[in-house]
Amino acid sequence: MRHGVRDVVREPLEWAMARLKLKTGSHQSPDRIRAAAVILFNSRGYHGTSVRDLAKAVNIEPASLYYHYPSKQEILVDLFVTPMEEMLEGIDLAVREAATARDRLRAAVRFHVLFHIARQNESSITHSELRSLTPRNRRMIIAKRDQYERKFRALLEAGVKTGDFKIPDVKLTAIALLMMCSGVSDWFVRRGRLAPTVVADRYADMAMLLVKAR
Amino acid sequence: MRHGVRDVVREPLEWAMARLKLKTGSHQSPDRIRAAAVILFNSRGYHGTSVRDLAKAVNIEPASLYYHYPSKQEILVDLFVTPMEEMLEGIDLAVREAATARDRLRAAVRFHVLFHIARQNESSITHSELRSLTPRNRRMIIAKRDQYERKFRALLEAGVKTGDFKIPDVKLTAIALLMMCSGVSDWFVRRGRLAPTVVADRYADMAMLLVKAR
DNA sequence: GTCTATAACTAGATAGAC
DNA sequence: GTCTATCTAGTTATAGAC
Repeated sequence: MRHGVRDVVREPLEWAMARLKLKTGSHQSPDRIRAAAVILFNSRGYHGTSVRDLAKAVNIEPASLYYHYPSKQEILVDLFVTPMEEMLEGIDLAVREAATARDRLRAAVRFHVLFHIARQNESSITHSELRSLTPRNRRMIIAKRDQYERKFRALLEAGVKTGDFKIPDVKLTAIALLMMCSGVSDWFVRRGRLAPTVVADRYADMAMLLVKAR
Repeated sequence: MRHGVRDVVREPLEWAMARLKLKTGSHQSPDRIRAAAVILFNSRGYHGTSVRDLAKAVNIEPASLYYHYPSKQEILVDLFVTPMEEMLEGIDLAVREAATARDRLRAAVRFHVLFHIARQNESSITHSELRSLTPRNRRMIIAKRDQYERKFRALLEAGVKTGDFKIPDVKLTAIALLMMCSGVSDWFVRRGRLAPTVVADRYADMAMLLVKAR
């Protein structure tokens, strides 16, 4: 029943809508808590959201939350782990359908942007609430994030090696590119001027410019 | 005595160091409170930092803070207002020394990057703690941020008009460019591999690629 | 300008009934 | 699986002495 990253690669719009339906349609308590946490942590922050706020949003008493989660921190960790693993899985899936360095980078950028639109709130939390994780949890998540960054950097290096890209400093270009793309979760507005796929394509174009793709 | 934005444009390294000296050298309570707030709000967040934490960092009792600020919120607002106005003033200063559309954009990007390095902690807060401002304060800050974005967009539009740049969607490229550049406050590490001026120059190069400068 | 003392309230979390 | 009731500690902020 649960939609995976596979669908982000193929049909992001349908997938996003299906997910929205899934979200509102789900009546399982853990899912409802998670959905409320995504919204509340994103708009008020982790420390700005009380367990009472969270419980109210799910229409249960605060004590009932502790049947599903041992602590508030574990809810936050949950919000980090799932998206991070979906991204790690998703970028590989997105890339392996493409043959050339150019097409592989385009696919990776498209995936990254579409993911940050489809999981907009989760992505924002991933950026702003790293500091609210306990040191142990933070290390675990940062390790996954670094792993993802290395995958991106490898795509750039491959293109440089084949002569497809001209990049003076791969590490710097990689981080600049990722920051540029991740930014969509900050500014993108649904039902705004641009559809998700259009944004993704334009970002892929901009990525090609950044790496001086021939 | 207080260093202004004028210096960011010219000698960012010297300026940043002078500012650091100024910071640690200042014994005025409001300045020390502000300096502590910048560090604490940045590492734990606004809601994650208590007035007690803040007082402890300044070595005074919590009650003494309220002699200098009427509330915790006013400390946060203070941290937003000064950098925002320095940026608005700074980008104009940076740009007006340059003649061509290319050079003007290069100067703007250089300034933006150097500012986000020199005022790294303040910049991070500006990005992550907008939601912790009261609605009224948030509107005020967002208005300034939009004003800054329009200045950047105008630089791109000017270049398109003169034929210096080729940009399919100025609004999108502007936001992508700003997100890319603002990201430095997230990842930049002092005494790391790259000096601030080197990073600024490379980002200016990347900006030139993004706008397809001829 | 900083202190002690404290008011008024909210935080995360638990015990145990149903 | 959700409830009521509650514990302990922490929160922002104020009053008034020095």
